[in-house]
Formats: sequence, structure tokens, C-alpha cells
Amino acid sequence: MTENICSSCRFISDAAKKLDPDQIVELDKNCLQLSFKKGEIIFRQGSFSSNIIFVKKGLIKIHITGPKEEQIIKISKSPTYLGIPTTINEKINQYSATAIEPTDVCFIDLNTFKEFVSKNGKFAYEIMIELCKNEIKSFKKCVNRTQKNINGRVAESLLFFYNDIYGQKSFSLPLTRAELGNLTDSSRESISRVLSEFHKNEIIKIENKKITILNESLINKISEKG
DNA sequence: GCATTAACCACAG
DNA sequence: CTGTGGTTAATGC
Repeated sequence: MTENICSSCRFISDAAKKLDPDQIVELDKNCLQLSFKKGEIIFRQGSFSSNIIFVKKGLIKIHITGPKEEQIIKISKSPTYLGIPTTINEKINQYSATAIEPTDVCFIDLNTFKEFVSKNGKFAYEIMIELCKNEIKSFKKCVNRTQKNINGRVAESLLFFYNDIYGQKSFSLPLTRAELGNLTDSSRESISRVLSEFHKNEIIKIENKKITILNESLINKISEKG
């Protein structure tokens, strides 16, 4: 299983590429790879954690317990680090992560990770870049979900799956309607309505979970203007 | 006021 | 789990 040795891993992160050979050996000794099926929880809000999580393959949702109900914060695709904000300065996970497609995850010992950050500036810089990108994305998401109407938010999320996750116009939605409603700050019923309206207007095609984007320019327009 | 929007409820596949 | 229809509260013109 050469794939499970960090030095020859083809999913190695941009940050880990900056590690010295001896640090790679160190990483290898202090990380563990596990596989998760769709629906399996990777780590849970409120539970103890002493690991940084790197998703080498798959798709996950980040969710957090709100005052009223569980809220999906975002969908993240590999390759990505997951548990940096939740672990680096906290003993307890501040949010949960659940696989929504078959997913391979590396659990990296927190102290090992911290040592890399403090001793290897290039590694730390790559980590910073990822964190900054994520923060900007979350700012944009915050603004969009407040200012866009339902049609715009649903269009945006479909475009997200198309452009950022699958890279093709036809894909199988990894979420239920209720989850998509939760993600886009709307209701299950509204998602139903909007999707069937898009379908009727031949903007997309729906066959159960399978979505095909038919009119890309129009759905872009809807995403922008609502 | 009247129209629009979107959530909530209920019920049927 | 999903789609639809009726109802309702909030907001805009």
C-alpha cells in the first residue's frame, strides 16, 4: 500500500509538499488514514480532538448545532484540511464533519502539525493561504445568503456543485432536499418548488437526485440577480 | 390596500 | 424522502 505512505502519496497537500524529507517521515509516523462511508461522521462537535484532519479523497459537510437546529455550514471537497480551526486552539471540536460521499481522511497528530508550523515557514505559509481562502469564501457566502433571494441562492448552490465540486453539468446531488434547504437557508419545500420551476423552464433537468444544467448562462444570471 | 415572497402545515405518493 | 396545495406573516409599492 504505497498510497498510504506520506512520501509517495499522490494526494499530498500543497503544504506537505514543503516539508523536509525528515519531516515527511515524521508525518508518516504520526498520521493515520481511515475511510468513511456516505453518512458517517468524521468528527463531532463537542468531542475531544487532538488531531488535524486532512481529507485526501471525497466530499464532506461541515455542520454545527445552532440555537434551533443543526445547520450545514458548507460542503468541502478533497483535498482540504478540515480540522484546523476546530482543533488548533481548542481541545474540543467546535463543529462536526460528516462524509457525504465515500471519503478517505488522514488524522494528523496535532503536536506534530504544530511543530511543522513553528519550524517550517513554507509549510505554515501554505496553511495560511488555505485558511485565508476559506475565510474569504465564508465572507462571500455570508453576504450572498443574506442578500440573494431563494432562486438566486439555489442557483448559486447548483453552480457550486457544477463548478467547484463535480466540474460537469450533470451530477448526482449528494444532499437531500432538506439538507439543500438547510445549506441555502431556506426550507425543504422551497427547494422543491424552485427546482421544479427551474426544470419547467428548462434551466436544469431533474431526475430524482440527478441534476443536469441545461441553460448555463441563465442560471448564472439567476444566481447573480435572483 | 394589494401583491409578492417564502415559511409552515398537511397530506399523498 | 419528495412534491404540491393551502394558509399565513412579513415586507414592498
